Formats: sequence, C-alpha cells, structure tokens
Amino acid sequence: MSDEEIPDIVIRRLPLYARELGAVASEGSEYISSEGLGERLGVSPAQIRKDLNYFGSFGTRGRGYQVTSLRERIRSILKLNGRVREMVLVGVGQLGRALLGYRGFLIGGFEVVRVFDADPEQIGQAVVGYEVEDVASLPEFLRRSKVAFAIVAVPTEAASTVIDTLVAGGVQAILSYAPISRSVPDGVRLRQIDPVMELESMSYYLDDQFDAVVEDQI
Amino acid sequence: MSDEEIPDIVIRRLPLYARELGAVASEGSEYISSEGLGERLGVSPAQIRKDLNYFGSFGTRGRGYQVTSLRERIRSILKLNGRVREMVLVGVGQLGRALLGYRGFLIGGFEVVRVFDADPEQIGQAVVGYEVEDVASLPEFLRRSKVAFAIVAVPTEAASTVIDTLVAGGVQAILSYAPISRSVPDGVRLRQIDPVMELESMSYYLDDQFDAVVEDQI
DNA sequence: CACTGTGAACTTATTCACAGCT
DNA sequence: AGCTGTGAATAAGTTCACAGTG
Repeated sequence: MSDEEIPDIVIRRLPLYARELGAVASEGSEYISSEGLGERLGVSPAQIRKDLNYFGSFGTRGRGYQVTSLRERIRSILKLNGRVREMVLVGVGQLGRALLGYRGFLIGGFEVVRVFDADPEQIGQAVVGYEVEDVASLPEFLRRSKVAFAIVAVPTEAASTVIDTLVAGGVQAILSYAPISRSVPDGVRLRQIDPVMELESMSYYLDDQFDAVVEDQI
Repeated sequence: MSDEEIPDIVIRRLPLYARELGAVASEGSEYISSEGLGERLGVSPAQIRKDLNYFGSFGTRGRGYQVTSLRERIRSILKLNGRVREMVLVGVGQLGRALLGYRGFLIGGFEVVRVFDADPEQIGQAVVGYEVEDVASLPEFLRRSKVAFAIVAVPTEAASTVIDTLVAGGVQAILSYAPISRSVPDGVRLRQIDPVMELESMSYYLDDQFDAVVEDQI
C-alpha cells in the first residue's frame, strides 16, 4: 500500500503523534488505542488510524498500538530515526541565543552545528559554546558541508538575502522567524514561525464587550 | 451575506493578508489585485477573493483592492484596529526575554503589560524594563485586570499548571511555546509554537542523500 | 470482545468560470 | 478592459460504519 502521494496535512500531524507518544511512553503505558491518543490530542480516532494507514498497519486489533514502537515507526517515516539532524543557525540576537539554549532541538534529534551572523561585534565571539562566524562565509561552508536544515533568526530586513544564500547553498529545509512572505524553489521547504500572526487570528474569536465593528451591506 | 459561520482556516489566513498588505503599502502601491497579492503569498487569487467575501465586498472591479484600506478592514475584522491588545507573559527565561525584546508584537498591536515567573531568583528583578512578579500572584492580577491574551514561555513541566491558571483567570487566548498537548474549555483559544515539530515534518521531504547517519562521537 | 484497517459517505475547502461593475 | 464577486464544479479531507482479526 506504499507509494501513494501522501497529503502534507498528514505529514504535519505525524510529529504531533510522535511527540504525544513520547509523553505516553514516559507515563509507562505499553499500548494505546487510537481513541486514547485522539483524546489526548483533540484528534478523532478515525483520523489517527487513517493517517497511520498511509504508511502501513502498525496496530494490533483488540489492543491498539504499541507506544514506543509506533513512535519509532513515525520517526522513521520522518527520516528522524537513529541520527541527529544537523542545522545551521543564522542570527545570534536574543532569539538566536534563546534557540541555541533550547534543549528541545536535541531531544527531537536536531543540533545546531554552526552559527552565523552579520554583526561585526558578534563575529568571532563565543555564544552558548559556539563561535559566531561571518555570514559572508556561509556560502563557502554550505559548499563544503551539505547541511540540510537551517534556522533563520535575523532581523526582518536581512531575512530574504539570508534565505537566498541558504537556498543557493543547497539547504532543503528552512525554519524562518522573520515575518515576511517568500517563495522558494521546488525541493526546498520554508516554514515560518510568526507569533504575531497566531495572536492576530486568535483575536478574531475574542468575545469582546468593548468593540463590535460592523461590517455589513452587500 | 453576514453571520454565516466563517471557517477557521479563513480566519487564519487573514493575518497573512494583513501582513503582506503592510509590505505592499510600504512599497507605495495604492491598489493591488487579488492576483498580485496571491502571487506574493503563494495563494490563489480566487481564494483571496473568496476569503474576503465572507466579510463583505472590499474591492473595486477593474482596479483591485485599495491596499491600506483593505489592511485596515482586515485588522478590524480581527478586532485589532485602533487599539493595543494587552498580554501577560509567563516565564522570563531566555525565550521569555527574547519575546520581551521583540518589536514585532507592538507593530502588530500587542503589548506585554505584566511579566510573571516562578523562580525566586527572578522575582523582583527588572527584565527588559519589566519587574518580574511571582506567578503565585497571577490569579489575583487576572481577577483585577481583565487581560485577554497570554504568552506561556515556561519550562515544559510548568506549562500545564500555568495554562490552568490562565484559563481560570479568564484569559481567552493563549500562545504557548511548551511542547505539550493540552485541551482548553470552549471559549478559550490555545495555539502552540513548536519549532521542533516544524523541523520534523520538513524532514520527511528531504532527499535521501542527506540521510547519512551521524557517527557516534560521544 | 475490543480494537484496527478501510471503503464509502459525507463534509469542507479550493478552483473554475463568467456575469457584472467601474 | 480589467478586475471583483460568486454560484457551480471539483478536489481534498474527515468521519462513518463495519468487516476482519488477534
């Protein structure tokens, strides 16, 4: 049943399942049903079963899914098993430093291997155990070492140029914190994290006694 | 055409449109067509027109949409016009500090008004111009001042309790950076930012030549 | 007997295509 | 002429419901 084109929306749920299965495992359960997992995640049991079935039959009828083995299966589907994914980080401002200090990357199997910045004040400095390199040397570094992942944590104005450099250097997956829209060539993935957009969309749902802006009429 | 239930997926695109319209405005264009905007965003023109039509008819046939007025319309739909949305921040570790220093919130119309933490070392200290308050005093603060937004930037173990406190205090929109799944009551919105999940889902699409298993060097 | 795996039914979202303004 | 606004057509995604199985 392999080899069908799998919807991106399914791929995006896999890390969620894997993350929760890690939590379930640490609580000591050996098996979990699609219903049990769905309840924890706010996802329907049918959806979990369908998602997993794109990749094979991992469950046991009558019992559910073995927690740790399903988690490993998912990580293997995501090409995350038994390895550490190397990343470059561009930008060592406050956000970049916070990211460098974040333990979650390593737990998830990701590790920053090099750190770049454009600020002469930063270049050459040691930051959280990394020596900050000149972003001008990024193209050469990428030519030598094929790193597939990058995190962009530079000021908005600089982001587009940095992304160009990363794409030209063969980086295939870019996580950007800059609030700008960008297109990238086929074969490159760009995901953005923009907390302001998240807040803005939540604002719509506020039951706000203060303000009811009328839009109306045809 | 008012008062139909509007799909969440539409609401989530509105901040994207608003953000890009801001960029278009700063480039000096007065009008933009759905095709022009769609090209910049990687969204189809029909989708933009349909999304906007849930709320009214904001365009001019033959010319397109007036950039600044459409942006204001969208911000008004999102209940973001002409005001600053107040937020509390819980957690002043590295991430919390980075968020406090981020100018993007104010640009988007959001402002942190109070800062809380559980660490006795931090409580009472001044951080980026805020005095860190004891998270134990958060319930009382929320009782007095009706703040609708909160950002959770605490360690994973603490997140669930903090979210409970926020919900109990009447906060309606929570942006959490903790990598845990949580359900919240109706009427409360919880959005998570988890960079690791983003990276993991991108990993699926990598070319296999990048699959080299990292050698154990520890 | 409690669960998965899965086609079929249904629901939601996107695109098409064109009438209708400016 | 060039665009929006919008119903109709299509595609994508989710849930249902149940047969199959350990």
